[in-house]
Amino acid sequence: MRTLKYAILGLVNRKSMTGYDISKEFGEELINFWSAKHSQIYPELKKLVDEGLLEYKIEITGDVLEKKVYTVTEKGRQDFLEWLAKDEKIEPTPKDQFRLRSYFSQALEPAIYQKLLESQLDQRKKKLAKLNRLFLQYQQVPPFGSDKFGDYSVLAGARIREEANIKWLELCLEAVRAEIKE
Amino acid sequence: MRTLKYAILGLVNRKSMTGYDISKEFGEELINFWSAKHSQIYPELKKLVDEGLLEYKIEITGDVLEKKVYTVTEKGRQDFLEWLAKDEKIEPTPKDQFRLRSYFSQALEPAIYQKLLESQLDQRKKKLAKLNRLFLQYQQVPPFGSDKFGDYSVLAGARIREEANIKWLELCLEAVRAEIKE
DNA sequence: ACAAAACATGTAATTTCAAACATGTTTTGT
DNA sequence: ACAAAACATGTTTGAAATTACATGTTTTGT
Repeated sequence: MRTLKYAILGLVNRKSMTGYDISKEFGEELINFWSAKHSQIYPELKKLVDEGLLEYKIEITGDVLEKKVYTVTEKGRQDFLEWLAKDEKIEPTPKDQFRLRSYFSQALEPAIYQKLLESQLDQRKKKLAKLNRLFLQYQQVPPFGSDKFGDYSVLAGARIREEANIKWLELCLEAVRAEIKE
Repeated sequence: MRTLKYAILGLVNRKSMTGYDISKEFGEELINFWSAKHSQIYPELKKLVDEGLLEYKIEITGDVLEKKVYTVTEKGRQDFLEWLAKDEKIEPTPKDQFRLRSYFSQALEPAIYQKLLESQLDQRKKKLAKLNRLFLQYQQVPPFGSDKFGDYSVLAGARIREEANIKWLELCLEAVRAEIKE
């Protein structure tokens, strides 16, 4: 489906950027729903240029360091917009290694499974706290159409998702603790 | 990390099965947190036999149809149990194509984005209804240690996750509807 | 008797992705 | 003056995963 293609096109459509910039973006808000290493990004950029969806011009930083600053072509913008408006079927449930462990947990000592759950819960709570800190910057919902709406929306989604993870872990913990007490 | 290896080992540890059976399992409860196509399963089974973690005996169905019924070896069981008890870091957030679209949604007509959201919401609600129907069979939480606890736990988790997806979509919809009304 | 669905097992080609390899420049802090 | 961190761009290797290719048997429903 070449989703990375559209992620890149979407980013460059908002603002001209280098491969390095794109790589950094994948480490920030985008981490909540997409990511790619630079070893995947650079070849994809080359491909997009070959396909006429992106162009670049070289800028010099300092004395000699070359930066390739990418811009979308009209063709690229059209391709992106077409993808963006597509009404797709919901994706299959994402894989989750800890849930796989949970599925097999009856093969484990309850006390061990409890430890695993507590460790997960601790990490999830820290992650949620981080998301909550980021969320503070929004006093209210930014209007749709402002460049902040997307950021807000996916951040709100990440919080809700993390809250659900925590809710589930707490439900499991309760069941295991009830078992141990008996 | 070879998670498929442990998914297969875990399944076969519970009960001897064929590659075809494993394939079917990935289409049922397991779909909520893991899956694999038969083209990935058969080579993995071969590898696990080579590594001495699984054994099989051939059974004949009808006149000539050969079935390979797999069983875990003691070594395989140990390997699985070791993996199962491992306390791991939470995984990076799963990729989500619709959230990527949402992130770029300001490039879209509000009415179009609204349609996309409504479509997602509709599909998510249907999925939740299905999970709820499955959930009915549990009058109460099965005791940990019973073979039903794992099933219950991941099903409960899938419901909670789906509820969160819906909550997020409704939040987005509300914001977009507010925009359109103005 | 026949067809369709389900059972059953594999391989080949391609895509996606992460980790490691590879090389250098520029800025910032001390 | 020096070192570390950040900037900047690539390639190579291999694992994980999907799609398509490939072939056949058995059961079920009509």
